[in-house]
Amino acid sequence: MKILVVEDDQFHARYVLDAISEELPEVTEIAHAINRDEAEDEARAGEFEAIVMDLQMEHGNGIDAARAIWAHNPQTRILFWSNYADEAYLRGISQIVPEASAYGYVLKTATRDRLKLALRAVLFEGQIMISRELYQYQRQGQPSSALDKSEYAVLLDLALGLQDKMIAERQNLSLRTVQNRLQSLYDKLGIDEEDGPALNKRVRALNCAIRKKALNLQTLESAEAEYQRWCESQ
Amino acid sequence: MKILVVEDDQFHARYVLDAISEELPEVTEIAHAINRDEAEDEARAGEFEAIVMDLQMEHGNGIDAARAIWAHNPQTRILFWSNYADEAYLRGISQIVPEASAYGYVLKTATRDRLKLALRAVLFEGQIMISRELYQYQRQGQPSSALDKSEYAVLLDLALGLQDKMIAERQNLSLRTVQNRLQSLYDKLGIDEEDGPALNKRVRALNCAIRKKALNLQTLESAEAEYQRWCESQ
DNA sequence: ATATTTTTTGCGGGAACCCGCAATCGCGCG
DNA sequence: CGCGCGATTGCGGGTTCCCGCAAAAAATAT
Repeated sequence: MKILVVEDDQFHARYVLDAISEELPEVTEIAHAINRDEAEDEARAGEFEAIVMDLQMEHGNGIDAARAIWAHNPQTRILFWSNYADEAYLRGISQIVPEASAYGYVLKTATRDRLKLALRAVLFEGQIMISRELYQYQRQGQPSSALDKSEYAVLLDLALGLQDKMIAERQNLSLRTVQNRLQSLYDKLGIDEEDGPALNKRVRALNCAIRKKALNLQTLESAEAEYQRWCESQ
Repeated sequence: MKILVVEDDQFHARYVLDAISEELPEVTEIAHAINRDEAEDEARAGEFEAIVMDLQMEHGNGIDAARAIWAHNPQTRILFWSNYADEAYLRGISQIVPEASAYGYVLKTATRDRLKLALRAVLFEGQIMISRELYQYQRQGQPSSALDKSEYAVLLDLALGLQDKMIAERQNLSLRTVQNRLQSLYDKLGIDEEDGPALNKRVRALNCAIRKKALNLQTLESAEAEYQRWCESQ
């Protein structure tokens, strides 16, 4: 079994590499990449079955790297390994994970045993495993306060700075429906129930989404890139 | 000499602690805190002359911790030690650093020698030392594309979601002047020169500021807290 | 002290935004 | 089939935002 570790922090890389060799004696080859480009090159060349991927890297983020790798080989199992329990990351990942694959999400603050467990469960056994801290975001059961897919799409467009008309075009909705979505976004982000004087709801929505970690820098960058592509295809 | 290390990542903490004991034999006592509250308690109790402070922590950010510590003892020398070269951090720090103190900013990606150099220069010699990657933001020489103090203040208020009238009130400016500031913000963030259709400038400004790292999550949180305080004092 | 440039401020209008109201559409259920 | 409930859409109006224009004020140069 061949494993690729993508991690730009030398200490964290060493830690994972050690954990792998302790927990997975089945592994015959371990490679190590320290940014997105290296990761994609390695993955293309090496045909790894399993990858441990850091989400925050100096150059390029882990989600884009994963998308590229999965596009090339959808069966690759990827364990994401991150400092932060941001809803934004989980949403980003769920959007790109292919049917054929297994993945997992572990926090860097997890114990060594939990990391090892995730390594075995995801990379070796091909299970799905998501840290409890994040799993709450995934449950679409309760409608209240959890953004559904279409609301999240509108949130992304709002965050880019698109105006209503253009969001409508991109999402194939009428203008008024977009405004309804915005309305429910404002509700779910809790924008009107704040004391103090009235605020600019659009900006406030972005602010709240970021503070609640429904969006983060990587999300914005990815959405921006996707939007640029969409623009050119128009 | 007594040093306090504030760092919630065990590997990074160990790395700094080692570097300190290698480079600064003058140190007689090293303490270690892993979040903002611990840091403030330690600092209050221990009267440290020098601190190494991580900026990204799970609980509470380093800038707020530094503000509290400096409020209690303005001569404390603080070396900030961070993963990211965000303008937002540097601006946040410059706003709170007292006259009497020395501080520094080193990236975690710096070499061990550079870290040691910074440790000695800032903590022992009391110099100011700022990583080159950030220093560009500090030069107020060229007006173009660098936000001046008053523009930055307006940017913060915009980011909170305040509307023009309220920004005017908070900054003691006329409504129209606020709009002028916004105008120059839009220019400097490069908002109109983008291709594609028109955007919502307010939201776009926040988006760009974040992507350019003029603002980040910690900035927004701090600004929010400050705004809440301001509201209550009104 | 005077002239020139820059900044601030007011006014006004067009566009975008927010949202209440009501008609319409879609869809499951008795 | 007919009914009911929620989501979608159009319309209208009040508000905020963006910005050009020009006068007043302040800063700077001559």
